[in-house]
Amino acid sequence: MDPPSPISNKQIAAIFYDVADLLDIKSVKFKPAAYRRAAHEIETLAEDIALTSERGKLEEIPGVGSNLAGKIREILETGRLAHLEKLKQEIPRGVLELSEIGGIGPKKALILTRELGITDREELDKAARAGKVRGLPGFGEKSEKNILQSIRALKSTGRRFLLGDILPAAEAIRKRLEMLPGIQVISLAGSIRRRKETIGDVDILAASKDPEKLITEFCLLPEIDRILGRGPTKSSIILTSGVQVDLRVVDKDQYWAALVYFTGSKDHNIALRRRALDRNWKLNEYGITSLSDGTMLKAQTEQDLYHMLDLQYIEPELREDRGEIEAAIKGTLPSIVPYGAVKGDLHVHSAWSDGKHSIRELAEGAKVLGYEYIAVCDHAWNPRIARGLDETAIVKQQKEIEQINRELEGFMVLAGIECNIDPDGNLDIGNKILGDLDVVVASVHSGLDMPKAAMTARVLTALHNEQVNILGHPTGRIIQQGEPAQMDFPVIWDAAVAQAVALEINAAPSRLDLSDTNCRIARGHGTRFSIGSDAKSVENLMFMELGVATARRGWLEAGDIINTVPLRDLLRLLES
DNA sequence: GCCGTTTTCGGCCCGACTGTTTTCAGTCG
Repeated sequence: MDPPSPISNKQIAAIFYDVADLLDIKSVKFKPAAYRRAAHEIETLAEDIALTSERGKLEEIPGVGSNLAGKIREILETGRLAHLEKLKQEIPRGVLELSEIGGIGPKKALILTRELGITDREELDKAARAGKVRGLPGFGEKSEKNILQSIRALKSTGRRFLLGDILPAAEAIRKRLEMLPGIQVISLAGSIRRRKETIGDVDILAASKDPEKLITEFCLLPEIDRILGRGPTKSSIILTSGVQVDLRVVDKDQYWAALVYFTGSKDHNIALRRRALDRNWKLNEYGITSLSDGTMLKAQTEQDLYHMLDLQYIEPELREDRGEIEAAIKGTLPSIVPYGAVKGDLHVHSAWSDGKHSIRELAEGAKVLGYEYIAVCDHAWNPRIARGLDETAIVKQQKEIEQINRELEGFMVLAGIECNIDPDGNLDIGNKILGDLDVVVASVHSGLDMPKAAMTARVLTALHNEQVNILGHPTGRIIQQGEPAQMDFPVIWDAAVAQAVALEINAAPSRLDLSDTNCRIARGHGTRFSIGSDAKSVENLMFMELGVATARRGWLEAGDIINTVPLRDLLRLLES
């Protein structure tokens, strides 16, 4: 019989999340939070948890005590958790699905399944239409109507937007409102301020001397499709793009506490409040109040607020309750890479392959952004759909780059290529040609559904090619469309370190690959990173900001990223 | 189920809103 396949950190976390959801339904107090906390920690653990277990260090993981350590060992050994299977039997089928409907939580979902035998959305829709829901305890006519509305909303929307698709529009709205008279301060908040890769809706927080005027102007924005709600201090609109934007206006005195509150994440806020309570303070969206004498401290900045809790300031991108509070207590937060630290773009496409602009246009665009260099990495021969370059074209393109470099001052175009990694791990251009290039990116473009062992071997072969500098979009995922390839990631990260290959953070809005969490885990292995926009046009060079945001969310410092160094240091790095 | 610069037991974030309720449970962010 085959040995059981190794269990990943993610799989164990998923089991714990399931246990937490089911315990919630049973109204078990506090345990769900304990399971979620542990799941959270396990997900972001830099080490394979099987190793942690072998070393006998499971209980050193925050949130893991003797009980959960035992459950982790059970899963590692048997691939299952008896506790979860028992819970699944106890709880009627469909409760989880029903509780995803807005307005229905675990309690109401349980009543619906118990009393009416409903197991899915369709059945609930029918029952509500037939007026069978209103008689149940805790339900009335109004909640029946709301249920129908929520089901309809879930069908029509329910999707999230890519950060890169809505950040420019959100920032434009913020800037327009900022110009209004009476505005004291205004900021994006919520997940868009934390630069999460996908965004449900846009939150904007402002302090103004004239809230009414601000709300009025907000509701007159040209890109509005409809107004959802409009009160004296809060308004919600839907843009023609389908994005919901919420604006809240608060007093100047409350602004900084409110900004922390509305920036979230929820888990981060909970951890902050726990911290406040430990110190006999109460933290809410209005400020920090002493529990002993009721005095309220006024924060002048967000930094103030963190310092009042004896914490290092925590950047919005880190506020996910992934250990940032613990690090801020100890003063060990990384100084994450600043926006603007990047000195050049190491992955752009020109009109030679599937790009829109000439190399010269890209170089000039990059100069405007303050870069010292770009690497033109057009596709090589294989992905023919992308008009890939053969060896003759590569030599010809090099000549053009040399010419442009003679004409540009204080800027250098690096001659690069994006090779395709074929199913055997070979590249589509010979090493003789690759040796003449400054930058070689190697990426998997197809056959992403290979079995894990084969995919791992494929990428390892490419990493061992001494000409490869960068592993392009390492997991191949497309956000909300394509799952990452199955690979033995710890093995890949270690090989990248040994072969001095940088892992790319591909900054295209639908990729952001590596993801934030993968960045953090890979960094734990000692890998270095390269951020590339994968631009197909001059405008696309702006994607870099999304890549930097991902690096920041992945706890990376400037020193972890090869294209934060000046040109001559980069050239040395690429040669070694 | 975890955890300790008050604690090894007794805590575990906070406020608002909604709808169903005669004083509050459930849900949400």
